[in-house]
Amino acid sequence: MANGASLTKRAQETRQKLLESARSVFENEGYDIASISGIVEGAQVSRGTFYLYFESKEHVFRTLALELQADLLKMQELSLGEQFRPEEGVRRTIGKFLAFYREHARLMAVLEQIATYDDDFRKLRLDMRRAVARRAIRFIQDLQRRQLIPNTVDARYAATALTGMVDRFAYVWFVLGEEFDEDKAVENLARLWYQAIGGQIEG
Amino acid sequence: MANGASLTKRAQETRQKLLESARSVFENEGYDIASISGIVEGAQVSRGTFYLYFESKEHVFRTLALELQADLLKMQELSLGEQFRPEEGVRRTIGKFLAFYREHARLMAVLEQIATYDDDFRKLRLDMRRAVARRAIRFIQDLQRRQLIPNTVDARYAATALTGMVDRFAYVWFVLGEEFDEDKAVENLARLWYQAIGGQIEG
Amino acid sequence: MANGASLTKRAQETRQKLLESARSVFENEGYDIASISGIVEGAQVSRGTFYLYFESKEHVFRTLALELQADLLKMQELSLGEQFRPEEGVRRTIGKFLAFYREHARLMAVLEQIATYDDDFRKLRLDMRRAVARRAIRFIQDLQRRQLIPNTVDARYAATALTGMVDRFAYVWFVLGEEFDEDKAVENLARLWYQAIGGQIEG
Amino acid sequence: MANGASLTKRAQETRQKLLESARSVFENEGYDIASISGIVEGAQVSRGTFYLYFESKEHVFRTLALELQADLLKMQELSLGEQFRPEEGVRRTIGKFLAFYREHARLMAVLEQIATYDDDFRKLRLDMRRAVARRAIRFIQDLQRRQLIPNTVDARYAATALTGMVDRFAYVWFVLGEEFDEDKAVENLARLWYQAIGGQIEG
DNA sequence: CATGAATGAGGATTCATTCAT
DNA sequence: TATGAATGAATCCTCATTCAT
Repeated sequence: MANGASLTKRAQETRQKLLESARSVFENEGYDIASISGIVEGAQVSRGTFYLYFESKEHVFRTLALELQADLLKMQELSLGEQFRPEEGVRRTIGKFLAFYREHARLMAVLEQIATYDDDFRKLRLDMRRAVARRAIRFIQDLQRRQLIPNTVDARYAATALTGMVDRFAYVWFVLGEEFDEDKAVENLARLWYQAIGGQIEG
Repeated sequence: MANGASLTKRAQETRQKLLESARSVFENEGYDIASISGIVEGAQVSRGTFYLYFESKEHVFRTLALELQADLLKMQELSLGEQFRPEEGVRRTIGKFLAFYREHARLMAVLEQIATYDDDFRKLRLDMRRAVARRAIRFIQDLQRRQLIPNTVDARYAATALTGMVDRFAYVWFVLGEEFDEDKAVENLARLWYQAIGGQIEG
Repeated sequence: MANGASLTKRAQETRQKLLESARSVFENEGYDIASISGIVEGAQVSRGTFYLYFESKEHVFRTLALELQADLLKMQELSLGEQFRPEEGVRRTIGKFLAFYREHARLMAVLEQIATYDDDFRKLRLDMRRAVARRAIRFIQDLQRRQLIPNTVDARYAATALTGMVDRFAYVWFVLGEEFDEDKAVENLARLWYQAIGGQIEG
Repeated sequence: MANGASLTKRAQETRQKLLESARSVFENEGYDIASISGIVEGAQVSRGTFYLYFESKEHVFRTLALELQADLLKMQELSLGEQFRPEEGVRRTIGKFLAFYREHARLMAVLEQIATYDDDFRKLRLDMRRAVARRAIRFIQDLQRRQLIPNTVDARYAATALTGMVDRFAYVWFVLGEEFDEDKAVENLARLWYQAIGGQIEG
């Protein structure tokens, strides 16, 4: 049940093939319907090999979910220390999020599905949500402190609502399949976001 | 496989018990894990009785989902013809939605889960989303036409984003279990909603 | 569980409808696949009514099988006492048998099917076969005694083989669906039958 | 769902055990009553193992039926090219058929049973019947052409009737359980067969 | 490292039969 | 005399997991 490190190169490759196949299977079939059969078929290895690297279906999914979480956090780090006008900061952040969601929306949907009845995954999902919300809360509080926006909205409620707005939009777009234009989406979401908390945008 | 009508009273009651039990099971376990066993246990009837009323797990879920859709549409009708200041209209609509979601959020989550891989249910989910979005689009366009708000946001994008904002908030609240205060939630969401599209609220 | 007699007229009719429906269902689906559902549907009565007249699926089939046996015996009686040249007697008997089989071949096939694993029905089937064979045996022995044919074949073996020949031909014709001409069939079977036991037919 | 080839030796053995058990179960219980449970019990393997080799009860039966057909055809080949007096040829062929039927009569009966309501198997049964009949037709036509027998019977009718006579005799003997002596059976059937089509046998 | 045969628990579904009305 | 709701045993089938090679 070796994790990423301490494996020969060949083993690493097999593990990787399994992860990729698993991801594709989970994304297309959902967690419960996904079968080990489908995963090993996609990876072109035998049933037994799967259990050499992962102890169960849950384990392989957890691995993917933790990678996802790590990616999300890494993505958030990237904007650290950059200085823009607030509305520009919102725009850039939303652009980054949409890019992230475009790639990961289906897997997030699967995570959500499991979070419905599995407490461990519900906690993981909440952690991810909070990591995103925390930043938004700080951002809003900062603007309010600097009086760039009035403090008529509660930062926590607003952050929850507005980060939700973006990830919901991404879901409708990337998973449910409604069609939207990329630039227009960023433009509109950024304006909505910033105006919602009381920010003024000329034009 | 009798539907609602043309059943004796006793049969009606049994069917109802099954529907209620099914709903509770789906909400707690999700669609795939839910079993007929669990449903009939909850309804205190025998395995075979289930098949007297529903031909499969999918069928009983579809019945619930269609009821849900009907409820949603009925709820939307209720506000017809009432006249308020726009921000008051937004507040009331959001209040109604949160009430609806409080009751139905878990079942909606299950529907979402199935919509991931089942096309029929994906269409149903999209239909419901569009019914809600359509109203929001008309509302926004109306305000823009009356110049109560600038027309700086695209009505369709804004409607998708903002209805998503509300249902996502409800999801985080009622399904993931974050804690919020009812009045504050309505107040904040309404303000965010209306300000987002460029509306002005004093105070 | 009333049998034919001692029933009111209405009850008689219901019983008859059930028997006819049962026969049709058994003939089309075979014994094991046939369901009480199918039978009561065909008879346009409720499930419960079936058990008013028959105690089980086996019972209703046994009723049909006994009717069949009675018909067979009755049919055999008909030729009693008539006097023909032997080859003419064979021809007439075969004609009668084919007529009988045309009507009953499918039900006989079902009986055969059950006879494979149910001892009671195997005995019934054997009884019917023997009733037919017994007559053939006597017929052959009589011809041999009267020296109209040589006694080079064993009457019991020949009777078994030749009655089997006719009922098999009927099966291939009426159940498997091979096409044959009625007159030609009687003509050929009669000639084969009579020549097989050593009889001479001019022409 | 591997077929015969491309399996390890162990797998081959398991598959064989399953086929043998299936055959025994089908012969004793008939197709519809036979259960996968019974088959795996007989083969001493677990339920799941069955589905490693066959996808359903129908599939395993079809496999047996096709083997049966192959055996029948192979058996027919064997007499190719041998030269006997016609009545001797008939005797030998009947001997071979009875040997074949002795081994396979019960399975043929099961096939017949399914052929009643399943079209695929009806076709298979017809194919087998025709393969046998075709040979008999050619045999009879050949004798008629060579004027060893008169052409007073139609070859197709006679072939159908006489091959049916033999397989029906075998059925009564081996399945219904009437008792006959082997030599006497061959002797009588051969004589009946040959005399039926107008052949002369001295003695 | 990798294989794939074997397992068996668990779930869906059918259907003959009972029984209260 | 007829109904049809309810039952539950029996069956098929799937699939995560184990283990000998």
